[in-house]
Amino acid sequence: MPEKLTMDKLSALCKVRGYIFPGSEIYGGLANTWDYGPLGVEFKNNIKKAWWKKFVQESRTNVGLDSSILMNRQVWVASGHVGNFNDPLMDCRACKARFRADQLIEDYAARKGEALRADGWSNEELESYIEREGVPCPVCGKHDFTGIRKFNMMFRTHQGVTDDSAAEIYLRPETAQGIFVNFKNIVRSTRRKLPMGVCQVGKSFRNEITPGNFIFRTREFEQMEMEFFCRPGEDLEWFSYWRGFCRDWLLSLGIREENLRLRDHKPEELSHYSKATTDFEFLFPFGWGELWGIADRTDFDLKAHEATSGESMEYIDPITNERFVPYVVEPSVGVERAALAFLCNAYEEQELENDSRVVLHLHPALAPYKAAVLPLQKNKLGEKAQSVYEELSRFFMVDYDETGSIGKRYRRQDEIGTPLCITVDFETEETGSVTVRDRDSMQQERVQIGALRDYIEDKLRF
RNA sequence: GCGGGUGUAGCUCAAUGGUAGAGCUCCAGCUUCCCAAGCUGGUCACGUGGGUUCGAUUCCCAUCACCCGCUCCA
Repeated sequence: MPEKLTMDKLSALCKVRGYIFPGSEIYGGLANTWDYGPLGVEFKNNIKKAWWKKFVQESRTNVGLDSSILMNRQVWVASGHVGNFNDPLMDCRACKARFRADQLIEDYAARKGEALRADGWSNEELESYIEREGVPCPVCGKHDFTGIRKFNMMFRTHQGVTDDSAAEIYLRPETAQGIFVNFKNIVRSTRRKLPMGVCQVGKSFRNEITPGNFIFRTREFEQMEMEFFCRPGEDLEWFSYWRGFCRDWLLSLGIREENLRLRDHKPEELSHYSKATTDFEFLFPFGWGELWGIADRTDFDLKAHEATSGESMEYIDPITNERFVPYVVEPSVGVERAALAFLCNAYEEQELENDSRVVLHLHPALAPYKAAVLPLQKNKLGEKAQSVYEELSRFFMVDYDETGSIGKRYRRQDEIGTPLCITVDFETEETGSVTVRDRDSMQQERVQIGALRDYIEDKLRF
């Protein structure tokens, strides 16, 4: 029986093979930072490429963007992140449990049979309510809370060399706002009509209170986001279209259906900008976790920027001359989370007679190396094998390995997810063909060297 | 941030108040060649910083990191 995958095993494999290293390791590390090694960077790039291919390259409606991480402070005032993207936390001194003050109040009120919304309250309002009502700790029942401490999740830094607070700016907590503030530029420069999607891949930063689970939640992460602009009233239709599109993308790259589920947010879960949200959840070794969030952001963001900046965000339909602020559907997925999901999904531990081996069944489009070139015998076949390697490396990431037995080299490649092993053997000189061994089927077939490029290319389709 | 646990080669584990061994991995040579062969040799570690001590990897303190529980939502 194959043993169950744990995060420990996965992070160990990732470290040993050069997928993912703990950050700043020689200085004792830095919490929850991870560095992508020689294989990891290929893998991650392949995920981004695969996303870009479906969402931009093959799309008639969508275009790309790469906006700046540093943005004018007002962007985050408009988006609501300065006001809303923080949690009023308080601790129970007696039992050390931590709560969100607004939730504490709402739960307390609910138990008394009152429906109370406290999420817009100021700290003073929250604290005085808790004092006045003597709200007890839900865990231990005592009433002994610390004051509220606000944790704004945005990273702050200073622009310019002086530390004065006028120059304080934020690292973006999401890439989406870069798209919204460029909306008019993009419409004008591309002459696009709605509906139109703008896609972006880039880093975001959030000071999470509790990061963890390997690369699942980190403070620095990379997002692949699309903002899809459409007519008001057509948003729900597009919402369900993109939900299906995202699902197909995952399945086409090998995510197994039993590892995926879609969950619609209940009204009270919705974030401040959203009218409807569906989470794609993946069954990670630690349980179901959110992978992809698709939100109907309505015209919240464009309207907010209109109000804060004073610039009109209206779209003018060139045919009907209608003017309106578009609605927006946003599928947003974390690159690292996608990477983790693909790794977990691909991981297989095979029990053999006396030992076990690990095979990563990554889709060839995502695998760091598309093929490994292996001379069956180093001294006599090495030169020929190297020429095969050099030719293929003009088109693909390929590995070359001549150390150890051929079986051992197959296993190494299986463990890092290389889909094809190309063995240069004693027939190669005479027939011009090589043995190609498939990682998943373990089948071997002979392929002419000249046909290898097409052969590999064919495997990369998704 | 709070409570509990952990910290010796890349991995799994030893030993020791007098600066550390093994197995696997890795590298080199010989040999073999289509699914982890063999032989020989080799590289690599006491998380970090203090303190106690003639001397600390070992004892003490701090710090950092990791794992498990309270929060988040890509």
